[in-house]
Parts: sequence; structure tokens; C-alpha cells
Amino acid sequence: MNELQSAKHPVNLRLPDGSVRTFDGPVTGTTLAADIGPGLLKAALAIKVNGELMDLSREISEDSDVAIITKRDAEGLEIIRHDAAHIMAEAVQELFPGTQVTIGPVIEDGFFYDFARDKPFTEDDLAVIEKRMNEIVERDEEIIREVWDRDEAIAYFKKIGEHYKAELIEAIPAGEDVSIYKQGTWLDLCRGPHLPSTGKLGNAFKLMKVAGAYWRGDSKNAMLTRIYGTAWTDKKDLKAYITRLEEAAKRDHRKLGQEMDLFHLQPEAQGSVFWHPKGYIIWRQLEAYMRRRLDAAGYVEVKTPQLMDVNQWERSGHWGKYSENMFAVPDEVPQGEGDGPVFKGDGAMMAMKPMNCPAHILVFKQGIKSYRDLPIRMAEFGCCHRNEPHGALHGIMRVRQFTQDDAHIFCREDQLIDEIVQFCDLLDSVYQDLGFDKYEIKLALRPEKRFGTDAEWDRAEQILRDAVAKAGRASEEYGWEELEGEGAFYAPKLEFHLTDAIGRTWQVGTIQADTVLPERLDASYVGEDGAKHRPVMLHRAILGTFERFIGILIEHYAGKLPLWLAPTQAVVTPITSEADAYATEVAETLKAAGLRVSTDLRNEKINYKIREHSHAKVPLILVVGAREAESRKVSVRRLGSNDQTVMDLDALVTTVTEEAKVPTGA
RNA sequence: GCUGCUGUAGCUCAGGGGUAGAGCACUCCCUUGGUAAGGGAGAGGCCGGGAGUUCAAAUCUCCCCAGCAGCACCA
Repeated sequence: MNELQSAKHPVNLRLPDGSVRTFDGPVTGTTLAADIGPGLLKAALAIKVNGELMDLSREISEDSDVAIITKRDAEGLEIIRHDAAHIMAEAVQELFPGTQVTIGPVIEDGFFYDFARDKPFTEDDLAVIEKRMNEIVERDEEIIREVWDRDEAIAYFKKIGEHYKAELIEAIPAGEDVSIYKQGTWLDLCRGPHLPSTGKLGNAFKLMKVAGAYWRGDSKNAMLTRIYGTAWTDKKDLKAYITRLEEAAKRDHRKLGQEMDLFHLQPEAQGSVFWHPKGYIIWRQLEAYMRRRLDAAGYVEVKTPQLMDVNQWERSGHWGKYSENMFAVPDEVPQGEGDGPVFKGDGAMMAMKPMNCPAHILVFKQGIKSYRDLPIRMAEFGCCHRNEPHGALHGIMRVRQFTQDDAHIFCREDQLIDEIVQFCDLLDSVYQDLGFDKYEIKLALRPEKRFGTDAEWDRAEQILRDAVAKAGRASEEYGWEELEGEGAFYAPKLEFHLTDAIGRTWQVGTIQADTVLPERLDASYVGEDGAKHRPVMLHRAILGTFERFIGILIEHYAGKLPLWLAPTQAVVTPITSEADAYATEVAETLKAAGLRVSTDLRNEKINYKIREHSHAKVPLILVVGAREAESRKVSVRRLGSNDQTVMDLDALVTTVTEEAKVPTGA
């Protein structure tokens, strides 16, 4: 096939255990695997040569470090998923002629393939495609790699009507060869590597859902039809994955929010939350907690207007860069009976704030600030409105009205690093208090649409880098990484991503170093030299928004909130109505100690009541009967536990009050 | 905003051109029961909204609206 084959010198291959096998000449991975043993030959999926993954059929003609990849290796699983995507594409093209293939990558837990077809696929098609995939696995088609000339490949794919593929190959530099993989009569452009044959895929795969997706991820392009699948090395893993999805669904804040009577949403206020009394207790607890932490960290709190004249937003730059996401109303007074409300007029326009920053600068600008006043850490639990695309709305996690734990730190440039480090420490401590012990930090760099000069961005980005390093968090442990083009239009930002109880990540906290807005809105302070200087402004949030953060808390704890956040901390319920009076007394005693307690005196069996309050995720169920009433004790049953302990009422008050204490970051 | 799916009782869902169904929840009655569903009776619906086809529409068609899953968006 090529000159490698004719090379006739011995080839030494070193295996991961350090042993070396010598061959007379070039050798394929298959031969090597067979040489080691028939078991490995059967299990072999691919080979790693000097760190590079290759097909088993590729010849190795030089001395190399090699490792046979099986399904036990992470790379093996990736190859399996990649082949699952190819086999799905083959099945689709057999079943639905005229469908064009585009791209089909491996993703977390599975794969997808995007197809171009006049009529999008529906969920009903999945079973049929899956069946055909199984047949292709049965056929055990050999997967063969070929190297084609780029231009020939383009011509070929154009000829068979695969215009998207042709476009993909056109992106490959002229003169380069491309690799093509054939299985049966089907073929695809692909970098590889792939399994030796389709039979190696096994049957631990499942097609999950169909969805639309834009060609090349751009909403200006055609919408393709995407099929998502999952694939594993064996049925057991597949089942575990399905179980994991089911467990995640059980934590869904929308479901728990309804079951626990925390909030609701309805079309008349699309994207805005109706907080019910129980849900709002969580909010109030969280807000009170944050307020204490901010007070202790030297912040001052303000409250600024919901509506401001559009000209103010023009000055800040929001109107130019962000107006499509802003709600605006004409500032016009109705002229007489039946004339209001006015929707259209030539008068001034007012806009709902989508952010708090401009108003905070206006507060800062009142009076003359001295360098001695800095830093000023100005906090607001600011309620903002953003007109989000309808398709983006999601429960209480992505809404159109939300309240941020927002603050802006006005400081001198020489104070920046210290302020950022202090912020990192505060944020770390808040996350700990709220039950999250792992989070990642990313640096979002300048976006295309932005204000300010490159020099300003260089400086701002470097300050964030330096600060995170100084805070000791620019490490792998914190998933440190820099993201191109992800920054805000006025500043680069550090993003803090929480990891929840089941390993999902949520971007919540942020801090942004901004020199642009103070400039645009002309904020200044008097320096030591008596001259005017620009302050730098740090935009920062720890929770992000209350709506989203409470959603995350619900999912993280699966509704079983820690005692200090739980809407109802305890329910007291008697075994029979004989103990009603004592149950009421217990409840009153706990309430007097500052706890959120209710009684359940209904004429129901104790089993029934336990079940109901367990479902409602009440942390403590306090059962009292004649025995407890007699001895002034309480039978305590904790959520999630099947047994109970009997305690003296006095001891219970002490224990529970202690346990319900709001954390202080200590 | 785009693609697909869904919308029936407070909740979870069945039904499918000819008088609207179940379980749970709710109300009342019986039951006083020691740690995750005791029994009975009752009440509850413009079948998301609008238009069309039809003797007849919850059911078929079209248009809206909302929800869900992705995509795009998340300054």
C-alpha cells in the first residue's frame, strides 16, 4: 500500500507494563494483540501509538510505546460512542434515502449526529433506527480506513449529494489528504480512529431524543435535525446511566417546587416567579444570610430605581449593546378619560433596569469622593428585568424577572487585586455555608462586541489572572481555564461554577473588572494629589440570582434543605387526639424558641401523616402520644430516616435551636 | 427566535366524530389508629384559546398561546 510496508527493519514495541515485543517488520495493532493473546485480540478496539490513538489496522513501522485500547479504557468508550454515531448515520441513510449527513461527535455520556432532511425526525423514528443499528451490529461490517485526495473527496461527496460533507472537507487545507471510513457500502469522512468492525459496538446503546440544531451552530444557518444517543461498554452501565437520569429528574426544581408548594409560574407572567409563602421563606433566609455576610465584609447596601430614562441607558451603553433584551415603556401621561395607558408616543422612554451597575455609579457620583473613601463596596438585592428569548426560559432558573445579590466595588487600581482576593474568600465561605464544597473558576476573555481599548482589556484580564493566582485558586483543583470571547461587553469576568450533589455544574458567582463604565458615566474621585481620578469598578455576585440559586439549592439537596433553610422545620403530630393539647404545647414551645413549626391534628393514622410530611420534605416530624405527654418527651423522626429517638422536650429545644442556627462563615 | 413533541379535574394521566374517565388530593361520615397510603359517600371539567370542516368536534384541519427537549441566546 505504501513505502512503510517495504521497510524491513525490526520493530520494537513497548507495552504499558514495560515489556518489549520485537517484530521482523511493520506490524498492525491487530497482529500485536493476537501476539499477546486471543483474549486481548477479541477485546481490542484500537491502539495508542506514542500517545496517539489509531485504528488496529494501521501499520506501525518504527519502535514505539504502544497500548492496546479496550472498552476498559476511557478512550475505548469514546471510540464506541463515535462508532455508535457512525452506525446510527448508516442506519438513517439506509432507512431514509436522501438524508444528508453532517457532523456526529462524541459528547458527555453519548453522541449525536446532525442530519439534513426535509422532514425532521420524530421520536417515533428512533425505535426504527435503533432496530436497524442493531442489525448493522449483527452484520459485523468491517470498518476500513482509506486515504483520499482532498479534492477528489469533495468531488465525490458533491456527486452523491452530500453537500454538507463537501463543505466540511472544503474547510480542510488544499493539498492535505483526508481519511474516509467505510463500513459495508456506507462511508463517511472522519478523522478516526474507529473500531475494527461494527460488531464491536455491542448493544449497550440507546437513542434518546430528537432536536433541532443549527448548521455550524449559527442561528442564521439552516436547522438540521439532530438525534441524540447514549452508548456504553455494557448493558449495566447503560442501565446505570438511565437510572442517573431518572434520579436527576426526581430532583427537578420545577417538580419539587410544586410538590413542596414553594412557587408557581403561569402564562400571564411568563418567566416571572410567583413565590408562595413556603418558597419565600427560603428566599428570606438566604437574603438575611447574605445581608449579614455582606455587612460583615464591609459592604453598604442601597436600593435603586426600577425604571430610568432611556437616555441614561444610552449613556451607559446598554441601549446600544443590549436594548433587544430590555423592556421599555413610554414616559407619557394619558391626556384624559379613556386615553391611558399610553403605549406609543413621542415623549421620553423609560426602561426597566436589566442591571444595577449604572444606578450604582449614579449613587457613587453623589457628592465628591476622596481616595480615602475607597474602596466603596455598594451592594443591592437588585430586581432586574431582561427580555430573554422565550425558548431560553426554564423554571425558576432562567427567568425574565430576577433579583441579584449584586454589588459594585469602586476602588483604586492598586486596590483591585486585594479586593478580588477578598471576594474570592467571601465567596468560598458562602458556598461552604450553603453546602457546596466544590466549584470551578473560569476567566471569560474579551468578546467581539465590546467597549474599551485593547490595552484596557489586556490590563483588566491580567488583573483577574493575577488575583486568582494570588488567591491560590488558579489551579487544576479549581478547574482553572480561560474562555475566549465569553466576557461581558464592558469587562472580562471570572466565573464561578458550582458542582452540585450529583456532579452537575452551575455558573453562579462572577466578578468583573471594569474601567469602561466609570469612564462612560464619568465617575471620579479626588486622589492624594488633589486631581480627579477614575475609579475602577468591580461588578460581582456570589449567588448570581436568588431565583436561580434557590433552584440550584432545591436540586442539590433534592428538596431536603438544611434545617436553617427549610420552610417548615418541624411538624408536631399526635398519635391520637388525646395528645392534641400536648402536641400544641410542643409546637408553641418550639415556636417560642424561634423555630418554624406547624401542627397536624388531623384525624388520620400516624402512618399516613408520617408519609405525607415525609413527602413534603419536612426535616423533623415530632410524634407525641399519651406516653410522651405523660413524660413530657417527644419522639423525633428525621427526614430520610426510618427510626426515631425519644427526647425530653427541653433537650429537643436546645438541640434543634442549635442545629437551626444560620451559618456565619466561621 | 428555530425544530420537534405535548396541552383533558388541584396533581399524575387514560380516552379519541355521538351526554367526560381513573387514581391521588379536596369536603362530609365512620374509624382514636405508635412511625411512609384504614373504610365509605360526595363535590369537582368551556378537554389551552380562536377559526374552519361536519347533522354533530375534546377528538379532524388551520392559526394563535403556553409547557417540555434540544439549538441559538445568557450582555
